[in-house]
Amino acid sequence: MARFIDELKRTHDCGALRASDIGKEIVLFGWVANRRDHGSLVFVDLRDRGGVTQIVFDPETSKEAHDTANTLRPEWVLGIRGTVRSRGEQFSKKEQKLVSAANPNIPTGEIEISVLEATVFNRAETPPFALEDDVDTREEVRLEYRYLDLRRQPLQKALRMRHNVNLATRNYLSSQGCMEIETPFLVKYTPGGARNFLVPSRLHAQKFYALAESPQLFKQLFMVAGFDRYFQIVRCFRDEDLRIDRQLEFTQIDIELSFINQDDLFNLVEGLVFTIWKAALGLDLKEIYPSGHFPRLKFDESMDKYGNDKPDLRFDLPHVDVTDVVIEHDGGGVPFWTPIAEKFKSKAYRRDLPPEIVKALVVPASAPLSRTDQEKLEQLAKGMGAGGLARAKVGPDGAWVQSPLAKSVTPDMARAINQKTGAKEGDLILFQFGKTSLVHTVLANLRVHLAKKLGLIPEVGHGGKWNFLWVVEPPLFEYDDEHKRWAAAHHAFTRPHDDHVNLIESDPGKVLCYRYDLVLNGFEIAGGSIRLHDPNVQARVFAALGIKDEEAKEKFGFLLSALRFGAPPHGGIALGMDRIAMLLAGTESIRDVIAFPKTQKGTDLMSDAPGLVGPNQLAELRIRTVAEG
RNA sequence: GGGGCGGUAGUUAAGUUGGUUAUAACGCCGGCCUGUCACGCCGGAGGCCGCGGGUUCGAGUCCCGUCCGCCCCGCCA
Repeated sequence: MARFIDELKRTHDCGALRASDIGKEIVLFGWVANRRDHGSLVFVDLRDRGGVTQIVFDPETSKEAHDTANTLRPEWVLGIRGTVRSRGEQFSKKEQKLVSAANPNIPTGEIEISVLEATVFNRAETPPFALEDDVDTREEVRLEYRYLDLRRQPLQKALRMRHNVNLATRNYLSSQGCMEIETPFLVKYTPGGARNFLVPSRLHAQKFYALAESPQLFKQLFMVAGFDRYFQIVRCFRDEDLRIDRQLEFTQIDIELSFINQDDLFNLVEGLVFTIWKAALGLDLKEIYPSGHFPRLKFDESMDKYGNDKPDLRFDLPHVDVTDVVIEHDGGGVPFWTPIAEKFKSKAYRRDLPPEIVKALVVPASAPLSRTDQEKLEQLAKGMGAGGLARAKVGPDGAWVQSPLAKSVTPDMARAINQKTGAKEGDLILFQFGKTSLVHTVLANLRVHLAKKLGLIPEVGHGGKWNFLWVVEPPLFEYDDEHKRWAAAHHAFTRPHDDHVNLIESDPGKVLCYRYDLVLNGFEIAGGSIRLHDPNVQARVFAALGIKDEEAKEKFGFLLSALRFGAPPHGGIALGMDRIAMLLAGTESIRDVIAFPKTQKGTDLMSDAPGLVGPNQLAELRIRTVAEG
């Protein structure tokens, strides 16, 4: 029978002990975070998931324990029995006087453990990087030794917070009458939407499952089945390129409700978000949103002012559409804008579908940009596909200066643009013109970049500002320029506004729908819709999309069938757990809140996934692979 | 698919117009030290300069290719 673990049980974790525990005999287990050897006195910082406690080995207390202490190295696993005592005042050789030996930087800093007995459970190799809170090591190395990286406090905290979010979510949604039901990961592949991971079927040669990119269809079937209110904390899989906030597999809080409208759903989600923030940070969002509701912004206005549907409204810096001004002035003497003005005058131009626009972004004189800064901005714009970044400074009399545009622009147009954008003397106006989508992408990213650079974003995470926003009422259809037809902006099962249904055939671009995104500080953290449960309207939407009956059957067969058997009005939403955790943790990467994340190329540096498989396995699956080339 | 940045001891970085034995800090190893907490002091070891090819008397440095990591566009509704 072993002395430690069998006889001596752990009494506390390494973050638990305080001055009120002085005098107690305790047992701690943990890892050696640091050792300071003073020859006879040896100090060790013992760490476990609870925190760090200083333990002291004194040969006069226990010769045996002290001998053990002399052999200790970082990350060895240790068990100790000892007495809690005050650090008190000690004579400092450095300062040549009595000073307090307490360490105010750690919660256990007022006490230390005088070690009576110690055992080494396990030795450890020297870790490839120091396991400190503020790690200074390349992420590549940390990911290869993720199990060591995870031993660090920031990751321990982040994952514990995820646990708290999960727990609070289950409790809250359960209290709201929702039921967690699981849906299959192995599903039938359907084209469209995100690229799926394929899983070969051994039992059915040449056939494949797809990994579910979301439980969308199944949760709607739960509504048809009468489960009424559903939720699931569920992993989703998408074989798309990764980003700082996107992984191949990620976790959603998936919700679907029957007999509700958009407001009902918003109420539920707002309640959930408030609950999550309380559980994770102890923060009451009522301090920021006393009504209990988040503000709403119409999709069109969001695109117009911020160039995307996930604006960060912690700062202003809006885009201004000056297309009309340019048209009015026939290009205003600026040579490269003239063709745009010409296009707008042509008969082919349709106002609901502007192929090209001119937009401006004003950098206030109070935040001047150096020439180098401006050139960097232009490089950034070019990196996003822009031809360049036209810019002009407003001079004392309103004329444009310090710009190639200054020579050619008509004074009238310069004045008109100044007025429309509100640009004043000393302000810098940045322009993008061309394809709408490109102008929006470039200016939306520049807007965020500038806000960061100019320090316009308040600190988040420590009582800082949490800026929530519902983006609502987007169009149901989007015109597909490439294929010259209308396509579903989201998916074909979103319910249009009732008074827009009659526009489906005549003016599809004007049909708005009950789709919504929840945005936090410029990140989309949730998205969903009220579903289309009326088979007649459904048929008209398919017709407008040019989807034929057979195609609809092939793609959505079982859902369409189900909707004919008494589907209740229903709608739902999915919240991105990882992004929420990332924002709560105040980190900049989703990888910081996932235990074992993939690299940007989708590999796992620790396990070396994905890997090759042998010929026998492939043969069993009737799969032949082909070398690249 | 495209654009940008990076890869030099275990870690983080420096390395000049190509030129002696590739530096430093931390870490590691050995020694000393009873109040440290980024302990301190003395000594030591440690290199496929991502990989391959080329130019050159000579390459960490220049050229070509390639691999890996990061950020962005496309993609992800």
